[in-house]
Amino acid sequence: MDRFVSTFTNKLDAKGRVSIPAPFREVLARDGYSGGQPTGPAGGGIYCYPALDTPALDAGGESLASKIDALLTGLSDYSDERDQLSVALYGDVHILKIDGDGRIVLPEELKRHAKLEGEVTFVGLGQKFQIWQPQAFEAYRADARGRARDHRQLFAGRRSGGDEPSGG
Amino acid sequence: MDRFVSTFTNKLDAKGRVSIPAPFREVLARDGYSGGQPTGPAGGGIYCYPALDTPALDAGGESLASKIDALLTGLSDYSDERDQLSVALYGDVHILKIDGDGRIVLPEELKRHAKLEGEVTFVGLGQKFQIWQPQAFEAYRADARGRARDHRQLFAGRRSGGDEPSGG
DNA sequence: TGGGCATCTATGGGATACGATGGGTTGGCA
DNA sequence: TGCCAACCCATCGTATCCCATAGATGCCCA
Repeated sequence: MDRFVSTFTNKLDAKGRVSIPAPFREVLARDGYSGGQPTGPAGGGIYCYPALDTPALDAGGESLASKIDALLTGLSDYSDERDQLSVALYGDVHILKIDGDGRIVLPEELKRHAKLEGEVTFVGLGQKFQIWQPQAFEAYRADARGRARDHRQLFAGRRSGGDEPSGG
Repeated sequence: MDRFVSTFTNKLDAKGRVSIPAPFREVLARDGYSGGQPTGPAGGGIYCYPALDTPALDAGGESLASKIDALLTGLSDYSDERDQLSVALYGDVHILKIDGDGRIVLPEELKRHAKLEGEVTFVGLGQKFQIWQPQAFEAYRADARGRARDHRQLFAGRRSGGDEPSGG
């Protein structure tokens, strides 16, 4: 299974376009973002929506959409809870088409949520990726590293041995 | 199972390239770093990221990637906690492609973290290996030896006797 | 048992394809 | 008819690939 990994910072041009990092495009292609052809539900394009907890955008291909579906099917039909969640999860989703040069255009609403302008940072999270305003991302990342350290300690405590991935 | 062992010091050339020690390449090949073919998640290449606690880089093949996945499984999808950990674990990872001559190019971000320039030292750690600035590694090694000695004393206390593996 | 040869690894450099960017142009829709 | 989105090009810096060299190692044969 392919994963989105690494971080890349690209420029947002005057038209609001930004290149998706080539490695991410590669993963999307395999995942079936259906780049152009109406292969998947999206009919071509990537799924992108404001992250619920952070000033960032979540994005991914078909598998991301499937995950959202799976999350909803876990809830009973006709429940108000489900409807609310559906609105929250689907209501803000934008399907961004990838042009011939591997770029997308970020809608005003999405740019506003993440306060994007000038440059944007793409960060891989494995199954999906996020889009951040560079400085905001640095702060978030610093915090995330700290938590990862704590998390690792926890694991170290209940593992037999061996070295941890992020160990040092 | 193959392991990364020994230390090697190679030169970083003007283009930022450095040869991976042949023995390590051998281990990576068996581990399935998928050198070139889009066989694994990496689509070819090794996983490399800044060590959290030391000025060094951790690197390895597919098995290292699996370990990262293992850390994330168990966390519910779409939780902010998972996203944060993903950023720390995947966001810092770089997939370094091994060229036809067995070399990799170290990105600026990674070189900065480990203060690499001129020469770099590869250290085998069993399932993964690290990349250090030579002097920094010497200092670290000296310290590690001291600790190993202490550790050995502990072991000696509860062993029948005999000679210790790491003597010297 | 010593010399010579075939390999392999580590490096340096040149040539090239690809990714990221900036702009112009066309077609559609309001 | 004015604005925006999709498309097409051209440019440029850099990552990749290929080739050549040098030193070290191990092997074969005289």
